[in-house]
Amino acid sequence: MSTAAAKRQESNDSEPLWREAEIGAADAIGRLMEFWGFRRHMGRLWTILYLSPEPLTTAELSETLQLSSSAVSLSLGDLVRWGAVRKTWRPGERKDFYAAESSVWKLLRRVYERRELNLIREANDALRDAQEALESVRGSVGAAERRRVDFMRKRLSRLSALSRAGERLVRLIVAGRAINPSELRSAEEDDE
Amino acid sequence: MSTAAAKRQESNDSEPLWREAEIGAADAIGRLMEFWGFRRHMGRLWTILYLSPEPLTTAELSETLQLSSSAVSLSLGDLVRWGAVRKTWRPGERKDFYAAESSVWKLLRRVYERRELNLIREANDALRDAQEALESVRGSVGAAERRRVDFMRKRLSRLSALSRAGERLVRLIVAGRAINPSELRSAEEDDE
DNA sequence: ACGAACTTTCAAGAAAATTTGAAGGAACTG
DNA sequence: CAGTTCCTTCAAATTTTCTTGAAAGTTCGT
Repeated sequence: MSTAAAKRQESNDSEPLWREAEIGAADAIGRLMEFWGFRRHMGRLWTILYLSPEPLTTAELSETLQLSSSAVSLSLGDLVRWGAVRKTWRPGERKDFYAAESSVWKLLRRVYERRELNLIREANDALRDAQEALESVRGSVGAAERRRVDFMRKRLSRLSALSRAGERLVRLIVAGRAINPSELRSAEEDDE
Repeated sequence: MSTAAAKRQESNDSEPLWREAEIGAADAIGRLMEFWGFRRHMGRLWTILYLSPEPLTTAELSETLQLSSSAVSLSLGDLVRWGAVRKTWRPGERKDFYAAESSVWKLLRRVYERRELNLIREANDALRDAQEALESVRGSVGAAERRRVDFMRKRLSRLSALSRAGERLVRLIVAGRAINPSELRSAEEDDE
């Protein structure tokens, strides 16, 4: 009977008792972030830092999560670029120390602003292009085809409306305002 | 008689003028869905169907998007499972026909309900486990370690509160109710 | 029940992403 | 300024995910 915990206990006395819980939490957040389109380790690293009262070094991080120092460096770099982690400095110390940005709300906002908003805008642009292409084609097809084109135009404009409504929603979220998803719903409640 | 290339070339003459616009839109939506964690082709297929006044066959789909029939079958299967596409049937025809679910709002709701909600619940559970593990460890460590453990407990409970607030938010979205993201913000505005 | 027309599944191959060790750089110390 | 220590970058290697063609499975008409 040697559970993972017991084994670790035996083989390494210096492992704190709470390490397992820490890793568990880090992994939960890591999975969330992975699902959200980030590298898995970003969430794990951030959580370790968030749960630590003191800033940590890359060595401590790679020790805790069993990662190579390059993996740590890479993901930490991303986290710093996203503003999720700050590089801090300690008098007398040579290494860099890292601390988690502890306002999750700020983080969420920043990501929505930089990433999701951009994504939606790109989709909006592509949809608009498609619509314009249809307009310019409309004149040069026969009557049968024109019916087809008009159907597409109607559907495309619904998609566009929806997508623009989505953009407004995200903007409101970023601004911290209350939002009403029924705006999305009503964006497509014209005809059928 | 015709290689794949030659066949494509040939049929290019009969390619409708609006095909390009259609593909462009399909790709835009495909990218959105890919980012949202689905297979890229699911979005593309759905869009082609959504833009078509008539249900289409797998053959037409694979022709339009230049996909193998197995790729089409696979992604269509997913779409049907998610309720984004319906298999329809036509008297006298042997093939299956597919039509897009045209209420995007319904689709969004279904996905949030089935997928996002589940994901958050899993994270919630993992966080709770970690908290409980900490509680049970708290008694068996020295005073110095206890300070450390208590810090982690505080932070973990903040994460938990946040995550539960997220769950409520998603529930409200699914229910089509207005939501206020400031609930998220306030979930972490206790101390620091 | 058999054969034709489609669809789905599966295993192998291709493509994409993550991970890592090693080399290069930067910053500090003696 | 030579030697350390630490951080970052990069290309090769590994793992994971996607794609495909072929085979198995369904359904329907005769």
